[in-house]
Amino acid sequence: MPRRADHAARRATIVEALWRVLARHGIAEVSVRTVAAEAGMSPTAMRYYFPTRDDLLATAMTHTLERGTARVRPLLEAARDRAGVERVYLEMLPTDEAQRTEQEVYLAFAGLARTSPRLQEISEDAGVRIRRVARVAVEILQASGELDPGVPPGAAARCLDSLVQGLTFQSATWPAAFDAERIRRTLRDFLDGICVSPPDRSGPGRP
Amino acid sequence: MPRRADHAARRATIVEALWRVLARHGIAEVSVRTVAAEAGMSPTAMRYYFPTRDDLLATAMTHTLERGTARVRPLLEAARDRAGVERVYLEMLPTDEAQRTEQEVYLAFAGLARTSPRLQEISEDAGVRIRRVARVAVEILQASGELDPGVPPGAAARCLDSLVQGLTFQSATWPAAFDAERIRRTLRDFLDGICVSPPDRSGPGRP
DNA sequence: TAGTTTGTGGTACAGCCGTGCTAGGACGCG
DNA sequence: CGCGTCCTAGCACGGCTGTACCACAAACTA
Repeated sequence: MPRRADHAARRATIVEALWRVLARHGIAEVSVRTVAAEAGMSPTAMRYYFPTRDDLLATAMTHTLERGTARVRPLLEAARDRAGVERVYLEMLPTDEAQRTEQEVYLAFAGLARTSPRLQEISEDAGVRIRRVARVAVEILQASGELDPGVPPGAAARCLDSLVQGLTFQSATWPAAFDAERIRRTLRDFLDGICVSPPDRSGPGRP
Repeated sequence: MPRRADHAARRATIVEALWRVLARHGIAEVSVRTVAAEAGMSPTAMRYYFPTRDDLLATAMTHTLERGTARVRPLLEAARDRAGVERVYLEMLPTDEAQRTEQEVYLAFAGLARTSPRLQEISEDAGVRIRRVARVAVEILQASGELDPGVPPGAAARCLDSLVQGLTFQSATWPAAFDAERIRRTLRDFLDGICVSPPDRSGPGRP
């Protein structure tokens, strides 16, 4: 064993092991021992990097949040129109297997948040960030002129936000009914409802 | 102790004790012993009515679902217009303390469902019922002529359903940000978006 | 080479978990 | 009265939990 281990790397592998256990067996199976076994080390070795279980969970939750932010932020900054907004939310919603896992982890943490003040705080932060995405998305639609002028922007942002959270929850709870196709469709349904019809791509628009 | 206890009543008090523990301390604190203590009896006495923990959870989940159905069904059958639909969903959403508790219980069960096949089955059933409510609600809006003709009914139902689930989840996760007022407002926002403007109650409508 | 730091494994402890077992009290029926 | 059924309480068991403690190997420092 080398004298100096790469702490960041070790912590990352442990967090990833926790993700795997969480996604596979649910939060109830996440214990110091199961995660350590998944990471291929002894519980004591793990405790060297995460002294308590709370540390482990808080760090894992923070990592999850930051990973999501890192993936979504560039898409959000690049978005200029409805298509860009759709790309943002397709990245946040469980539309492929990796996303599904990540959203399940997210929901498990959300459910766990009421347990510990630290997790509560992180969850609070996540909520603020997610709501901000919806507001910015609607601003983008406004700037591109695609938002229906009859729709109040605040209302659109609130609805979009709740709709997306609902889809995430439903996909985790009833995966058979809420597959990727249905998620994409529902998102499009909603955007259709708040956007004006596109400026005539092919063929005649409506009179 | 009387020779014959009222089984139904005993089971009901136990289920209610479980609800209280669940709402107060979260699912992690729900054990045979804590629920028995909350119900004021010994764990063994409780085990007479619910042989295993799984029985207890499955029964509690079924009771929760049926209680909700019993409360919502008459409202749904009585609903004839948008106001009626709003009443239905205000009864389903956590707009008062009792509803909040019930929705927290519901979410905890949803998260727990992946644990046991029985709970999975009950959750599946709940999902079907909830989706049915959204479909019927949109049919009512259609029948009353309030649904905007430009909005596809299927899309409206899907969005309404996901929106409501999202509000429920958000209210449980971020209670400070999603209070009853915000829930009512968001529901109204969405219905405004899919309904035609009402036939001029007071003052001039839009030109 | 000697010593200190850094990382790791094994073991142990108290506490909670679900559940099985056993004994006995309270009542209805004969 | 006495028997049998219904209900309740206590206890014990194996297993899992988080965490503390201790011994030890590897590598850098002097």
